[in-house]
Amino acid sequence: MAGIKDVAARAGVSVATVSRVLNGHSGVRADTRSRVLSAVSELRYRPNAVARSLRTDQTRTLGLIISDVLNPFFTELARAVEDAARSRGYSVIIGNADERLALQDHHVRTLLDRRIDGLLVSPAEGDSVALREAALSGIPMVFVDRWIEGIDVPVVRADGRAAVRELVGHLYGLGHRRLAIITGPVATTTSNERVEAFRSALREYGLPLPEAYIGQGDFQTESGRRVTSAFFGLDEPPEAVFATDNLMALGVMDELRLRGLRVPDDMALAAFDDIAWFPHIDPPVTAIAQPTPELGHRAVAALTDLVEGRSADSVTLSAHLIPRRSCGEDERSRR
Amino acid sequence: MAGIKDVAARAGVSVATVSRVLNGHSGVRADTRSRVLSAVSELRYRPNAVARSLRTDQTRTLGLIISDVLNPFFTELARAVEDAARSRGYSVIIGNADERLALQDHHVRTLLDRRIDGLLVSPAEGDSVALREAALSGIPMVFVDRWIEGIDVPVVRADGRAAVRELVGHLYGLGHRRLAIITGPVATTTSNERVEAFRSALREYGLPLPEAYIGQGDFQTESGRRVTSAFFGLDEPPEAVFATDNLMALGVMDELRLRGLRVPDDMALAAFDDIAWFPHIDPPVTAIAQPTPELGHRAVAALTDLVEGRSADSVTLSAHLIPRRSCGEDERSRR
DNA sequence: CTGAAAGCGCTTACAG
DNA sequence: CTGAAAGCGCTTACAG
Repeated sequence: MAGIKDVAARAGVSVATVSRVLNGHSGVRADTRSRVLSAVSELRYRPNAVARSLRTDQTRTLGLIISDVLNPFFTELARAVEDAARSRGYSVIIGNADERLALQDHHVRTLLDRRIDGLLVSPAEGDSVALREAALSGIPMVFVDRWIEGIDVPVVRADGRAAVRELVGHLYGLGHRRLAIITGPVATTTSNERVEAFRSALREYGLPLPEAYIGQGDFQTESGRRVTSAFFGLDEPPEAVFATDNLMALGVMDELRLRGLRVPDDMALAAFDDIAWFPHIDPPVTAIAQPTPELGHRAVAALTDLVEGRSADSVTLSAHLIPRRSCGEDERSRR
Repeated sequence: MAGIKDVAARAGVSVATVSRVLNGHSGVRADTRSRVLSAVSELRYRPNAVARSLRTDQTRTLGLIISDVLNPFFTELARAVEDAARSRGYSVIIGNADERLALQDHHVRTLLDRRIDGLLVSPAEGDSVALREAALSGIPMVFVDRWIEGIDVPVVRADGRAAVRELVGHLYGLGHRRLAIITGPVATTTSNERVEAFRSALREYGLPLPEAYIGQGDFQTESGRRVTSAFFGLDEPPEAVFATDNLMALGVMDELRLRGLRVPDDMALAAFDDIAWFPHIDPPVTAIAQPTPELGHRAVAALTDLVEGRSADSVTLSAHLIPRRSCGEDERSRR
């Protein structure tokens, strides 16, 4: 592979000059500039980004740690992040934490070793030593969707509380009184926010939220299945279940199907996060939608602000309820 | 951030010695070794991967170009690739081509600039200059799922022909005679394979495949919608449609819903690629499933073989039909 | 406007 | 068993 020396030799200039034209520095005579450019294209020269990074101490690369690639919400987020980053001249390296703290920390270390310019993270549950150290090291960092209490970096997220409250009202209006929830990992901010909003909305409606109706999940499919199974072991199973993410909603449906039961007759279902398949599910799933692409764009904007020496603030967008039929919305028409 | 010099100073040795213990070279006295290790952990030293890569000319990183991150098939593939790579000590950088040749080529160039050790790609449609040049440059490379005629590197894929043939038989057995297909981009190998298998199976059954029943799609949702709409503009719309990927099947369902029509009564539907939501769709979608995780694992095995100087062969796995209800399988029971 | 030289943080023959 | 030194491929003050 041709190096900068080959180009310099071919163009009859020094490597310094080649570097200057490649980096668009002004003050290179037009003809030497064009000689360099010809040499570059004749040799199909491409600068070695590794060498450049070592020298300039910047990689033009952002790291993105997502909780789970198999979750369409994060995949949509990743796509938006990559688009926004690319349009600003950055690449992004994605690390999939698979909701595991150890794997997440492995990725943040690997990313830092590679000297990424900034880190975007939707943290997994638990006390992340790697993330705390990263923050301490001063690398530009912003949280998306989830965050960690006590690490003081901007967070870009959607506040789902109003939508959850609206959902509870919706459920209540449909006649459901025994409402249950399936949470994410205990220490994730999004899960806590959704649980708290759910709890306080139930209180407003004078509805109880017994411990047994708080199913401990982990944002992954299997846990939705397990919790649903436990619900049916109760003397009084809930009438409606709110899964705090779409994968656990899948788990609920898997378990119901296994038991030959149906949504919403045997159990109403609503999910946090709207995905493309929901309108086609049997029955179409009532969901709370986040402005996912905007979340990604704003997160990249904040992070690149930091990377480029500007300041950045947190941003909070909002989510909204999309009623469909999985909560018994069409009871009247079906009867 | 501490550098190797700081560690050397603290341990009272040369940087060469630090490097040796870090790289596990034998022949370092036990006590100097442990002094180095203490210095490393006291300073929380982490080697600069950029500098190391420049020196060793290897990055322990694999590039993966996928056609579309929004497609659960590729997301599942990416996950398997990352797992397999990590267990072999490699990181992976994913580039999402979004089915666009230009974006794909942008990513392969960026990846090569970063001096990845090997490239895994599921190519987009069209003549990729970047990919041809990459192959010429001799970088270890393997195709997954799709490949490009004339670029001689191993390809790891599933042969879907038998399953497509089986699908046609299935459709025929269900009484469907007017069968249509929605293709991917014209020059993609997977699309061609699926179309050819479909065409030849129809011939076996003595069924025609009029031009109008070959809908030109691009593997993305919107094209499934558009083609379906065109089908309904025909004097005799097809009775059954085979979408050659899951996203276009989504498009078909979107369009049908828009028109107030139903699967399978108004149009039977089958899709290539099985995804987790299909069993819950109304009605559950008949699909052809690929051994996606294995595809990912085998692709990484082949690529790392190449990277590490061994030889690698192509591997062809197989796909299979999963009949559900979207082709009218339960007609008898419903009537 | 251009070149010679130093240096980014490592690894690795080469000596001893 | 360990160190001094060269060098990976760039960029960038510093001179001229």
